[in-house]
Amino acid sequence: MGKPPATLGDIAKSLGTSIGTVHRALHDHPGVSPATKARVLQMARNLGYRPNLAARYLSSKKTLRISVNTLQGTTSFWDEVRTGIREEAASILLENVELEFRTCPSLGEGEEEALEAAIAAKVDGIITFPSRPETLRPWIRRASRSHIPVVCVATDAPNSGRLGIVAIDTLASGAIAADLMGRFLGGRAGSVGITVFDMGITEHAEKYGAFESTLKEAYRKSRKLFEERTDLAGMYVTTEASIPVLSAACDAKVLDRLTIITTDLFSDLVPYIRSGAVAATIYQRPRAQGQMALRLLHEFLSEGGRRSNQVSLAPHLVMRGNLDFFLSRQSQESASKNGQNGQEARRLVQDLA
Amino acid sequence: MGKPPATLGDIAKSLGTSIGTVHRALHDHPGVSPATKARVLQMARNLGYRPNLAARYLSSKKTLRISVNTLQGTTSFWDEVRTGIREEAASILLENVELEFRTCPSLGEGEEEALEAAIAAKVDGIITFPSRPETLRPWIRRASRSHIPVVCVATDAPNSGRLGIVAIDTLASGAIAADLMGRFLGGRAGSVGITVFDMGITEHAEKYGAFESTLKEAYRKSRKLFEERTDLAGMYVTTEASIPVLSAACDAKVLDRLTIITTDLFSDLVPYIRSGAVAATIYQRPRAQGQMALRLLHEFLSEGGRRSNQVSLAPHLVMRGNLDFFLSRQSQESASKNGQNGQEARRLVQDLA
DNA sequence: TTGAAAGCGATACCAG
DNA sequence: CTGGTATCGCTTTCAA
Repeated sequence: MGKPPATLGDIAKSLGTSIGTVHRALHDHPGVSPATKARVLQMARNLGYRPNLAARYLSSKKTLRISVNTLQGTTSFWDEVRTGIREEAASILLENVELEFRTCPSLGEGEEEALEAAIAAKVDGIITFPSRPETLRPWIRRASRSHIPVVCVATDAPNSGRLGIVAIDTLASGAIAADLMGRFLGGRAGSVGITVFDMGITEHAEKYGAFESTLKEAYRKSRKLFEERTDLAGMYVTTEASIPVLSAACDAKVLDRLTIITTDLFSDLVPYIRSGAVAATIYQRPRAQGQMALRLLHEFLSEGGRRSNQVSLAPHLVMRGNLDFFLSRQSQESASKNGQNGQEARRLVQDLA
Repeated sequence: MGKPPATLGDIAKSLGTSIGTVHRALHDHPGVSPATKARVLQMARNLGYRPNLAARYLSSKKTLRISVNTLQGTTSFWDEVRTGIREEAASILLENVELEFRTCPSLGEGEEEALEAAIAAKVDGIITFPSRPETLRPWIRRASRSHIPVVCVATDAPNSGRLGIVAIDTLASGAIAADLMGRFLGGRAGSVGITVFDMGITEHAEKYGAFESTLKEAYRKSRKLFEERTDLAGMYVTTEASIPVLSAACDAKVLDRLTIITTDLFSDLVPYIRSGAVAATIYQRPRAQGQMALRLLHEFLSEGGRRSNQVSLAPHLVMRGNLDFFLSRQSQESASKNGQNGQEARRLVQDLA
């Protein structure tokens, strides 16, 4: 049944060599002849050697330094992601994780510099939001080449050599919105369609520079839509920018005619949900995303790495009835958040800005 | 900033005593004078001593034995709970958790005996489904008195002295069902009400003995309902027993007239969801429940215990569009499940039956 | 290029 | 009752 797992000593003994040599061989340390190194590796495999993490951490109390490169953000989304990461780091028994937050003030401001800084600081791993995958791809490659694994959150950076990706499943997300919209509108005669409003936040923000103008643009576009398409019955806002859309609907006096589904959950949205103007919002579970990202990275760095590198989470559906449930969870977490790391984050933001 | 955490040695030195004494004092081991014990405890508090778990595990490779007392079940629900527990146990870096499954063939069969057996086996902790809280309460008390922490899954056992409870938030669950039902039926004239069908699974099963008769009863009751209340527009089935209700609706020829929301996700339900007969099902996330339960217990047993003892999870909403997403997750996990522990579980079932 | 040995922090046992 | 010490598996440094 459970024979005791092989140790470095076991490998050394059965090879007639010393523990030190075995150790060096397994870790690609200099000063081992290729021949012995091969023998060690082979024997390790034979014996099914797996390092004892407790012993490892005990002897060399190296801590894993992990850089968290995310956005300051206008909603609470990224705050919650960071909270999830912090929670998960704290719940690791071997208290060997150290977080470094490199938070960019807004989309596209200093993201490359932040990644570069993380690499230069020789962190052990990086969690990042690749808001502009194309721009960031070379930096992620560079990190990988320096043996620094990178995990993406919320958005993928394909072909970048990233270790893993944690995100809400976009297909499931869209599908549930579509299903709901269909059912919500089901009975009504003459109802036409679902308008997916996606302003391509990445490119757009880049073009317009500041986030504020992005919001204005969202208002303008949707206002126009509402006035032109009088047959519109439903609206699904897939970005964080639901507020301007809601304002536009209100100003165009179509708010009570429309069935609206939004994305994410933040304080400005609350009254709309409570009043029923927003039928439902699809919550992207930022905290869970943060937790999973850290887990993924930490397991990899600890040679635990059995988990799949692509974590797809199911979104949550928030409506009037369960709104308070979700709000209370958010406030629970924000209690601890502001104390320790709020300052640190702010400092880093300044450094980067 | 980060001063090195205090060790047993630090306490011993600053007290002019030995490491062994400090250790005994902190662990309530016999053979320490009340005086020194008090001094040690005080000093430990002063220095903010926290045990180094890596060192602890390394020196005494005691493993935490955890008994998982759940049901065999007719749907996959409990299989998934157990899978979640297993996954979580495997992902613990200090590989110090050993699971013992005590699985009862069905509701009420041998549950007390299973708990008794776990206590007798002197396990370090218990995860259990208290299907009949009143009956199990004294046993949970007994466990607590033997210093065996008990975590309940899916259902609470109030006033039992249990360490914690992991479950889907029932309020949020019901609220979302109500909201959805309201929206789904919203446009239709003459739509009347939402029928919550709860057959009180616990008491019922007890009364009727076998699960099969429970299902028959569910069919009979709902069939009657459908034939009497011709104004019925919606139906929310809060138990696992949705299949007989659906059959009844079909036989009564009201299936396409009704908007049906069910609970949980299992293979027999799939065709109904796919065809749209079931508008949505509220998924209780058994895997997540299992994971959280094990986490809670393990953190407690490792003195990590910072987490709240009451974990309320948000349910997932499954509709036609995201059905495949959830199905693929289920099959992912069942791959590993059947290999190692299926046999073990079955064996234990026989022992208990 | 390799071997030997000193820790890391807690546990457990044996002597006093 | 208390002090001392070997031990766990690994990392790291110092010799050879």
